Amino acid sequence: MRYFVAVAEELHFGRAAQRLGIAQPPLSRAIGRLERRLNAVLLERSSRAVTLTEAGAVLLREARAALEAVEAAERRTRRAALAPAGEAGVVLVTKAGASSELLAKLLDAHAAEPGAAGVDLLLCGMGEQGPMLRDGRADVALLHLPFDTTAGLDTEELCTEGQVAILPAGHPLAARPHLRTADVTGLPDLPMPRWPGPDGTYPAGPGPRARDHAQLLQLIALGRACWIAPESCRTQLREGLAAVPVPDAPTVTTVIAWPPHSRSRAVAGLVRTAIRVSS
Amino acid sequence: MRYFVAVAEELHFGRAAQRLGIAQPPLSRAIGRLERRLNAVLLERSSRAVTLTEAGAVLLREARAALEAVEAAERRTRRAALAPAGEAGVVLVTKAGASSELLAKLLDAHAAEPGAAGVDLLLCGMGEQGPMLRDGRADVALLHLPFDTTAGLDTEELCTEGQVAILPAGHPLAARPHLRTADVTGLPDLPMPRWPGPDGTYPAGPGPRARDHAQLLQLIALGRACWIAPESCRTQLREGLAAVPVPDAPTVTTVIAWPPHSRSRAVAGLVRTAIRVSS
DNA sequence: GGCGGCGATACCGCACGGGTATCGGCCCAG
DNA sequence: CTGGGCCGATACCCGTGCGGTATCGCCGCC
Repeated sequence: MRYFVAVAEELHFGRAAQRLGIAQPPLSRAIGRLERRLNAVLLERSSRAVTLTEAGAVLLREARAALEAVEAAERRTRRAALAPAGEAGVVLVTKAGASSELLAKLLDAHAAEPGAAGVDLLLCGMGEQGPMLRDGRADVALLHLPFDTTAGLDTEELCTEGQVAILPAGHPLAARPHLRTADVTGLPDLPMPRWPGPDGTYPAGPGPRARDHAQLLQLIALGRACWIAPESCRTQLREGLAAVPVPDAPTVTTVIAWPPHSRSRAVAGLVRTAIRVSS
Repeated sequence: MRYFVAVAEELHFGRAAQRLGIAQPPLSRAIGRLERRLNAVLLERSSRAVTLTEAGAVLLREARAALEAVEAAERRTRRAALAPAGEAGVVLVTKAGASSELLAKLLDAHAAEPGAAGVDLLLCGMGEQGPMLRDGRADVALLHLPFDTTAGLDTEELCTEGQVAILPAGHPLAARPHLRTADVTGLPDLPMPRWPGPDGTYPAGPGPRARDHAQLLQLIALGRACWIAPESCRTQLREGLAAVPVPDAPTVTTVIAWPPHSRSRAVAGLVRTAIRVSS
């Protein structure tokens, strides 16, 4: 199955074999065997190009999920085995620089809990929490709707907040009591920065490139960009930055999420604490 | 991994090997290899009994999910390959005897859709829809909250209804305009029937045993039991049965659900139709 | 028409998975 | 206290399957 995913992604047996660290002929045979076992034609080989069939597209989707599941099984088991005594640590993942206030309260409250498991904090880039939960690198996550997707996860809502525009302190708009989304999205002098996608490339368009929160704030302070962010980030603003409410921007809901089948005591306890501190 | 799940369930290498159709020594070695690969002790063998370690319990949970995922991948691919031309059929699963009115409307409306995929209907027992979706036997399901669990599934709400008590037509309570839950749960002459659990055994207690909807209605008509069910089942009541509203029973919400990663065009179309016919 | 790229096929060797026989520890019965 | 039986681990053997190299066949292109 790993083999099939590699071929389906590369659409090229030679490159896929190289990526897998094996030679091309065994790979051809492995795919052939898989096709016979499923009696399905997965790939259309026309001696010049390889294309996915309908069944192949189905298997690609399903196989990715399946591979993630076995990776998750291995990783979680390894982590559980490392735990010296009693309860194993839980890995909590969240976007770097988001919900820091809530996070601090949660960690404090959880540490004060009597029989609480240890919590390893893991910070990641935007939108990576889902995969992290699915492949076992993390056990529980803080997500922010509507930016993150909760598909396939169990969730509990924690809190909802409005958004603010982050502007250079001296900018004319920074003096306004509030702004509309349209006021800040189309500014020629302060474009919205571009973020790298999951594949590491930047979308085309104007705007400086940033790859984390710190760079973003730096760009704004330098007067090269502006941004719209949840209110709670106000506590992290440094000098030279101003925040102005944007009432018509979508509200942001912070949720705590976990893979549905991994309802361990440790995760359940952390979720309960999160609900308590946020209500 | 299949091997480990078998041993973890049997807690006995010999029986597990028998179940797997292999001899016991290869099984011992396979588990040993797995433990070395994960460097984790999964099972505590005390020469008289086998018990799961903490890490073993984690792996049991995760491995079940992973095995379901690969089964799902194989099944869905096989089904996609069988499809003669164009779009493959979608398998819709629901509890036998539930939501039949909505179901009929949905199937009719979907069939009338221009480019709609074929829909195979699959009826199952209570609470089996989740596993059916997870292991690929079905693609989309109608569930009934709060009885079914939607953990790990994407859902859309379709409709909500109250519940009614189903009683023998001649029973004194059948003449009342409405009842409270307490009125029907503790009746010595009309106990609630018992359902087999997922393992096929019946819980202890009074009440006749039933294994499907038809048997249940038969038991009620015979004056041996009563039941509380969603209102929509009124249309299916045969002679000798009476339905009385139970306003204080929890309302039942019918939802359409699908595995989050299998957002194929066919499933999406069916979901859209379902939302349309139910609103 | 020849060359080059790419997937399939042929053939080979090794290593891993599975089988049988046997050992070693433990509980229990006599 | 000792022997037998249960059960998992170990030893050893064999066959299949997977991976490697060499080569073929097909097609597009210069």
